[in-house]
Amino acid sequence: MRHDIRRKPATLSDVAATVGVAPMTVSRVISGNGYVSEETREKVLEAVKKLNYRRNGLARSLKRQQTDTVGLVIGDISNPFSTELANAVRKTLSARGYNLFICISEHSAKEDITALEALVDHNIDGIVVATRSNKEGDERLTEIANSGVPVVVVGRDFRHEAVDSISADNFKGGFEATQHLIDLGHKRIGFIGAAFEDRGRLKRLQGYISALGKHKISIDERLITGRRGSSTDTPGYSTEAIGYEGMKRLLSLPKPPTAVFARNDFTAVGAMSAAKEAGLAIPQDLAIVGFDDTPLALHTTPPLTTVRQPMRVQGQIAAEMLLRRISNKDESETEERVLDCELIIRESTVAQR
Amino acid sequence: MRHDIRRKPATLSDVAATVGVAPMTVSRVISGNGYVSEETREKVLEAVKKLNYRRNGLARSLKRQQTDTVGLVIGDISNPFSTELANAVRKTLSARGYNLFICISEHSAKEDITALEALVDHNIDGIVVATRSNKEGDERLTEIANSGVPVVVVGRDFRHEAVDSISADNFKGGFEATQHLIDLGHKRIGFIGAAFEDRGRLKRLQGYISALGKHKISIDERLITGRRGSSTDTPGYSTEAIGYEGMKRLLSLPKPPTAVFARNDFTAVGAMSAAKEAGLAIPQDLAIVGFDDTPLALHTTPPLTTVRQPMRVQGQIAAEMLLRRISNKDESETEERVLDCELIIRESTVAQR
DNA sequence: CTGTTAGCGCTTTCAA
DNA sequence: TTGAAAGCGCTAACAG
Repeated sequence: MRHDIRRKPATLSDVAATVGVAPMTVSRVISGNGYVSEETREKVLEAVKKLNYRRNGLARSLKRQQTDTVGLVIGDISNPFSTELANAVRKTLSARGYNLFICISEHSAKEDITALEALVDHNIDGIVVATRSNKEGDERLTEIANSGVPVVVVGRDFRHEAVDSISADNFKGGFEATQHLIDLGHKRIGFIGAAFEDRGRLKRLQGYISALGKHKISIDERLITGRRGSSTDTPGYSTEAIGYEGMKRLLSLPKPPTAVFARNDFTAVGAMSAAKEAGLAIPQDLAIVGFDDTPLALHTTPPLTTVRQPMRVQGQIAAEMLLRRISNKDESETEERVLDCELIIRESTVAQR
Repeated sequence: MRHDIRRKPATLSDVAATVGVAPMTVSRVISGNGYVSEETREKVLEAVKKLNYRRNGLARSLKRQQTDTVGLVIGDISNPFSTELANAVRKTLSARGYNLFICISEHSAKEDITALEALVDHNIDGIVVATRSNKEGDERLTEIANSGVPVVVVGRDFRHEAVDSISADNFKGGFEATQHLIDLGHKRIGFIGAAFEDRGRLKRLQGYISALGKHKISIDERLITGRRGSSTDTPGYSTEAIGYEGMKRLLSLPKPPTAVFARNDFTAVGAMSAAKEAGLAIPQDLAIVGFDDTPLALHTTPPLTTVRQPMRVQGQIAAEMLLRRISNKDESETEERVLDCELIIRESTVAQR
């Protein structure tokens, strides 16, 4: 088949010329719109096969002013949240005849913008944005939304009159995780995965702080610990390594915590590893709660108490919101949905001795 | 800015008309090709800003016959292999001015094909394919390669005279993992993550079988265990759940293994969990080796002995191969590269008692 | 049922 | 340094 290579692909007109009909007739056969006699249809299809014709999507999209394609911008695809989200978005879109192109923007505003531009340049019909907020990226996103491109954001702050949003109630999730530890009798509860300064943008941390406050437990900033140093070249979410180091730091305090709420399950795993290394038994000496309920959480030793967020549902809703915006661009009211999380109690937490 | 919404975007001609020059002049300013006097350039840029002009990438691509975009088709983005791969591919491409669109095809030939079609329809300049092989998908891929689209495959079998390939030496990796267990004195060594019938396509399993063979240890098919039932709706790679169930099955044998080689780290984690549940100590009662060296492997209890494959390097090489094909489409010889894996010995393996 | 016309928005090519 | 013409490959709209 090598002879196929490099020959310029056949066009609609080539097919039309071969059959002896107008390009429009071929177009009708290919796209299935409009009437064509069975006889010509067959001749056309024959020529299509013979010439190895494939319709040029670019030209088609240019003419139709739509691409039947949606873009998804995510931060770390290694984050299980992103994975499930992407799959759910894809499935929902696919059922409606849309394709999904995913762009990853690891952790910089610059990459966010590059991804958005790439998508817009390809005239995709809409964008789902699931990266973390950042000033420049959000500015560009605002421009894009202003220009009439349908946009939906997932799991992040962003306000725009034409942009819908869907997220899990991370605040409440964080609150309940902490509440659970308090209920078990813990008073010194650490938070691993972010610094106290991050409380402005990190709902899970806010929930933690709020729960402590409600029970009149004073906030000890030394108990809140996250990544050290620059964030360059590390994933945007909190990792095993961060959990490990954070736990070590907490254990070196004069009065270490008896329980820890980790920002996510990875971080929790790292924290467990550090605790065991220090000779602590989980949950007897140290209780740990994670967040996300990744598949892993069931198989840690001991199985991890964690907060499950409905990732699949978020993806599905995001896709549905976007499709709605795509079909009636003007009319819809801005919609903002927040889904409940669920505390999954396993064996990594137990009453304070 | 609401007034921006829905107004049809400005075109090159709109800008030209505003300034009072030819569209071509505006084009020159925008793309930076050709000479334009400083004076007109400024006037043009002013109008561009005023009209909020953005060049239409579709039209541009249609005319230029190139999109500066590459597609990546991967199976499960939750697989850490895919993640690192995608990031490496993206970085390498981005440095050369290319965008990356990722399509996921969870685990069916149909989705593979859909993804490939979507990419081809958008006239991307090349494709990196990292899904598992399957008959229909490969047929479509062959057609695509035949039609002159540059293609590179990663970590999978696929032969085509114009398609380069890059992968890790999974056979050797599997061999060395098993060899390591044999060296430690183990004779009954299980394999979790695939069935004996999969040996045709699964290099890691082949390595296992070959290592046993070399040491005259007979193959006991009951010691090789993988997913049960249909593969629908489960990830394409082997999971914690599969490891867990596989281990349980092995432990219920009349004569259970003293060591286990798991197809990947997730599977290993599940296996560890089942073993502990059965009251076995790792590594004293049961030695375990994983594969991939995910971040997790460092934080299991005990830390996991595993085989590291150079994921980042594979991505980088794949991108470079593709870029080369894109620039000199005809001339290049087919290239097939295989990279070595590295056995990382941690604490989940120890000499047979 | 089929064809013609007229672009989609841009850039290549040639001319001024 | 700028412009005019032509057309990338397709389809909406209308005509027959």
